Amino acid sequence: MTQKPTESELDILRVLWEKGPSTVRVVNEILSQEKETGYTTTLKLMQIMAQKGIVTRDESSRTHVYKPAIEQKNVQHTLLNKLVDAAFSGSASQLVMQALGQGKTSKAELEEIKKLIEQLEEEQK
Amino acid sequence: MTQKPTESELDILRVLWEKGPSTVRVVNEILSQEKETGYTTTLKLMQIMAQKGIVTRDESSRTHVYKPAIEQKNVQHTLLNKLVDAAFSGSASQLVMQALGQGKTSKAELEEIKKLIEQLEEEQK
DNA sequence: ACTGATATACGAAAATATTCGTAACAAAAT
DNA sequence: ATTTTGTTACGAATATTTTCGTATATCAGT
Repeated sequence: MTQKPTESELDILRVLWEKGPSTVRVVNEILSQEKETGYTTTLKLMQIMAQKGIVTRDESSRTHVYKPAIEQKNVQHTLLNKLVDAAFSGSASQLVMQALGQGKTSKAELEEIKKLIEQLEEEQK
Repeated sequence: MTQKPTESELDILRVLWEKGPSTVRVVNEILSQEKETGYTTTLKLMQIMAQKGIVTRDESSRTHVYKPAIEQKNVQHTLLNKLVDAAFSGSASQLVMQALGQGKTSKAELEEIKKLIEQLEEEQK
């Protein structure tokens, strides 16, 4: 079972997923660009996450290096289901249509999604 | 601007959206089926929501009747964008593919989505 | 060896969200 | 009339999440 990270924890995970194993300093510098956040705040959060098992850390050098201990796919899966239930009354297709309707999806992406749908329809036969 | 309801607030909104204007008692009875929740807890939450302007209430009779003051579509929109940014690094198509990949979408729904995509592709020409 | 820069550890404050007990009151039942 | 039931109001206790100050340690440069 994948437990649900808090909002701040998710911010940190996002950086770790994208940049790979990183120090507190690096994570904090990236997050600082989006929102005001003190160094020790980020540090504390990452320590808590390590304790919870959401991340692991390499303590061999003085500056510890953190990496995610849960997969992005799993967290996406968990949060997606939660959102579908919480805001879309359980209807994934409603969510999908909302997401597509925002016009932020490129033609290439639309094509890709269409292919996926056709593939799914094949399987369901 | 649509502010973000908390998790418990969303539970209540979901009931109000589905059932229409309702009393605290009715909302609490429905929520009780999903999770343990005391009457005064639900009451207090709904009072807070009224104060925040998330719901309005009709106080003409002794038992107040609450109704949503924000639209489901708006909240869906807000939360969806937040999730896309927070967990999918901004890629809506990634989220869509995840959602579809869970196999919980019926053939009819898939067809409907495909139609939407084709329509969007037309517009983008 | 000393100094300055940079780390971690950690407790505790602050902010936010949730739960619940109790009082006060109105309506309905006896 | 009295009692029981159902309702709102509201303060306060809990729980959870986030922020930050301060102590301490380590390393690099001088």
